[in-house]
Amino acid sequence: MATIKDVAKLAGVAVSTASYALNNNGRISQETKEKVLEAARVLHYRKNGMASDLKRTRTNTIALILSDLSGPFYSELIKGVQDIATANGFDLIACSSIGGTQSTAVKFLMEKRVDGAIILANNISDTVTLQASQGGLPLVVLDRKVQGEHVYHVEVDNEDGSFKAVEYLIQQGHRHIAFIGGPSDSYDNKKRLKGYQKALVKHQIAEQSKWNLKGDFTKQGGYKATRLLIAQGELPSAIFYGNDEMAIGGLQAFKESRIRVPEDISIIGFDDIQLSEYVSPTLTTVKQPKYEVGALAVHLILQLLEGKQINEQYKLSTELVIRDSVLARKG
Amino acid sequence: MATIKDVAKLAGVAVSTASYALNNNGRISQETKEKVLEAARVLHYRKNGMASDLKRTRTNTIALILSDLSGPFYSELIKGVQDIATANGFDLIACSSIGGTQSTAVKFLMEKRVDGAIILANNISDTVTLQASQGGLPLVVLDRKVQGEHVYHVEVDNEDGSFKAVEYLIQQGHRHIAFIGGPSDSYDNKKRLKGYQKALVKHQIAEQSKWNLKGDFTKQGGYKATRLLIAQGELPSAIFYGNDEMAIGGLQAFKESRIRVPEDISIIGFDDIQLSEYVSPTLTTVKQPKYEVGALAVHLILQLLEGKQINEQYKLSTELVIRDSVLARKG
DNA sequence: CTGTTAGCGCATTCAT
DNA sequence: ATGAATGCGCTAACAG
Repeated sequence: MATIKDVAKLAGVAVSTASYALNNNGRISQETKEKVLEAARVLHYRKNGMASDLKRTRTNTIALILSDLSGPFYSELIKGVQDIATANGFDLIACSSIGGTQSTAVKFLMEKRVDGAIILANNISDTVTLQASQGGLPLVVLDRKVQGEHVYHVEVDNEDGSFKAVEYLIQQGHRHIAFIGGPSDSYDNKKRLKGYQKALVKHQIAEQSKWNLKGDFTKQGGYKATRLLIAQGELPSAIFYGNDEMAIGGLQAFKESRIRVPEDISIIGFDDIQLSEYVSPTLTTVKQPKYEVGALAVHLILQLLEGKQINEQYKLSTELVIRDSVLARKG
Repeated sequence: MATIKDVAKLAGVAVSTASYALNNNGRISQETKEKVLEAARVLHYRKNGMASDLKRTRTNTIALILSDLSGPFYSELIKGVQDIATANGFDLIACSSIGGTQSTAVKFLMEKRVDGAIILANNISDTVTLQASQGGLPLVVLDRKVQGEHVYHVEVDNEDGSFKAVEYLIQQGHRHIAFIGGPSDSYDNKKRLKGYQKALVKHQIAEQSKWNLKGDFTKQGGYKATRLLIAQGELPSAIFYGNDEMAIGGLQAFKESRIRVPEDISIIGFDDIQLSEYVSPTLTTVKQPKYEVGALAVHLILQLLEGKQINEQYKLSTELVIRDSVLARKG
């Protein structure tokens, strides 16, 4: 492979001259520049990006770390990240964290291959996160709270969101409301559970443990938990699912058991993923400002890169999206 | 930021010794090794990945280039790519091609930042693709045919797939079949159109230009084209959409016009995206072996990296998935 | 305007 | 077992 040296040699100039010509920098005569460019063309010269990054000690790249590249991650969020990053002349790469310590994600977090990173991956341990940030990498975590200095967070007000959802159910006349949550160690899930409980307490409804089931934030998990609920015999009049995926799994379970939604039971989700307006009935849910979360996350990283001081935590609010899966309960 | 030099200094050894100790290489005494590791810990040392890549002239990373990171791209395909890449000790990063020549994608294609790349992005020009491959980068293109040496292709048998779809419609008694296609410069679209035409010819059905509309492979585009078709007054008895997204947009248009699918009109899509089994009615479509495409693409790159000779083109077959959006036409 | 030179951080060869 | 020296490919001061 041709290097800048080869180009310089063929053009009959010094390496630095070639570099200047190639980068449109410095005060290079039109003539020499063309000679260099021509030589580069002939040799199929391509610059080695890593060498130049190394020299400049800057990559101009931000990594978005996701638990699974192929997962149904929030496309709106990515859009937010991407828009702001490119608008500021930064590149964005996405990488996955599957594979634990061997994962691509860890490689990028630990080896100074990027100028900053946004983490939305529960399987990246707090330890790794902390180490990376101690290494001086500007870091914004989106899906939980990591204790430690120089770790920044953008989160959605999960507690308030689920509070609003459950209170809405109550206002529609529901008193028997189940909660099908995600993994109990999930930060988001804890907050959502708390909001659920708060709403019950406020309206003096006793929480019933038989109506507190656990899923894993997947369709499959929602399906299973819902089957379990049905098998228990006594159905609540409404269910608040920890996220939309699980609610959609639940929809499936009800369909199989010929229980009609929302006529027989009302359900509500969380997230407002794209699918929720396509399922039948369309899903009432709590919408997260995903684009804004992504946009803010990059913005913070850019601030950090400029050496500015920022808060350690930012919280964005949610919005109830009313569709067809909740029915007012008469009487 | 601490470099290996600092570590060596603190540990009181030479840089090379530190390097060996850190990489578990060479014959380093247990004692020195521990000294080095300890120093690294104290200094929060992180190796600079780019420097080491530069030295080794190898990145062990493959790029997956997508037209839009936030788009509803094929998660199965990514899974295939990811599985095979990680299984072979390669890292995978995804980057977007929006932004034309300034895009992150082009940066990765042109600057030797990765060992190989898989392109699934119509907005990466053939010129760029060719330049990159001339630069010596192993490249597999998935969504079209690029003329030139050393460019490899994995494609799905679009023509056969759409032929099967349309023939199925004909077997169900449909004679008036419209085609709502994608952008006319899309390679996939051309092939799908050809399959449609072949099926008509085989069954001696005349192609009607009024029933050949153009969308852009988006929901929006399918919606608009369908509205146009409806506005024309005379409906066909079935529609073959160039992809599922457009078919789903069409579903929306029919719903608004109170035209029932499949009672009044049958529709069929292409791709078998996740959404298609959730829309109502569920969508009959042509399934692409997406996982296999992704897996094969990486596999080819690995072969290339090992200096093996491979074919320039691979074609995988499709499968008709029958759901509820097509009704047999009586009489 | 152009050439010389000195690293960026690391892996590695060759001495010791 | 360890150290000194070299260079991966490039950029950027500095000199001319």
